[in-house]
Amino acid sequence: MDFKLISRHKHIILYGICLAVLLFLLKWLELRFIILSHAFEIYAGAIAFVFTGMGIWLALKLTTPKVKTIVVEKEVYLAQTEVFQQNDSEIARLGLSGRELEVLQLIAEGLSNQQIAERLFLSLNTIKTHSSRLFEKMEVKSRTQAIEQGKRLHIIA
Amino acid sequence: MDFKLISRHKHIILYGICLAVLLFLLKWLELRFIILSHAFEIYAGAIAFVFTGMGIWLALKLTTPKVKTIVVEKEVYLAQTEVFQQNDSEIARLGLSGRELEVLQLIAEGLSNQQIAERLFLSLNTIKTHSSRLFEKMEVKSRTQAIEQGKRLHIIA
DNA sequence: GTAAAAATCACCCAAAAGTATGAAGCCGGT
DNA sequence: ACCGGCTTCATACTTTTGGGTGATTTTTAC
Repeated sequence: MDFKLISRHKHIILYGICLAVLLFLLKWLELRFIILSHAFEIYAGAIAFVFTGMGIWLALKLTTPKVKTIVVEKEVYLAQTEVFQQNDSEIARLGLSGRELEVLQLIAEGLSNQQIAERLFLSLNTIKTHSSRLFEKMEVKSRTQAIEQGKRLHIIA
Repeated sequence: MDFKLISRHKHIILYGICLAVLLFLLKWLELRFIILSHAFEIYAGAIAFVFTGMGIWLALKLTTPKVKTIVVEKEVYLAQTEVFQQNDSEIARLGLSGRELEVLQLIAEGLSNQQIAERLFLSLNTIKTHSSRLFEKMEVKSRTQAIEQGKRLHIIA
């Protein structure tokens, strides 16, 4: 519908509105201070200033963030018999997403859904959705089973 | 990243259109009020265009690039200093009884209270009582916290 | 540009978990 | 015999969890 179209391109529309408002503002100023036509340099400077800002805004809005990978060495104590490195392949096999993994981690730390929601600045419902998908993918029925399974498959510490 | 920019060229095109509309409006206003010379509008438009580009260039060139940081934890394996035998003293300190310990064990295995009751041939209510006392003694509020605490204190595997 | 995946949030409902309180039987120690 | 701790169970109640469904938005991929 029209609403969807509007919401989808709200950035563009917003930008267009800004341009229009700016234009009329400039025109109004021009009409008001017609006497100051000799102060053309100031006017041009203002335009330059404003549009430079607009360009900056545009650039910041349109660029996608660069991905920077930081490798952090994490000290892990473990039993001599088994080595802890299985996780990545298992995570990929189960098709766990980043958020799901994050939620699993916090579940294993003993947090309730409400606490997880607060920690991640999300709504309770969102956490429920994530945990539901998590249980589906891990083929378990409860958070405690998820913990057990997660530790067994070495996808959490 | 270039790919992403190309995929969003529509924004830039729309921006161009906005500029054109802007100029058109200026022209219209000029015809309406017959105040300014053509040279000024063209000049202003050019300034706006050029400085928008400059703003983009500035933003891309001089700002610290937006960085999406992905932290990859690389495990560094260390020899385990202590062997798993701590449990007894901690159990004594917390004053956990046999049944409570048993229930904790089964909770950590991911069993529900109902399943634990069936496993131990007890009623669901009894398991609830045990788990409640367990949580009290361990100073936790949920089974997941009990698992976390239990593993941390080495009272369960 | 479109399609898929991921992430977000909402509402409803049922099951499980957890709290509070009371009570009964057992067992070891004084 | 009495006390205290352990175990067992019950009832009633509140909170949390989990399932199902649907929607929107953002991101990613092709």
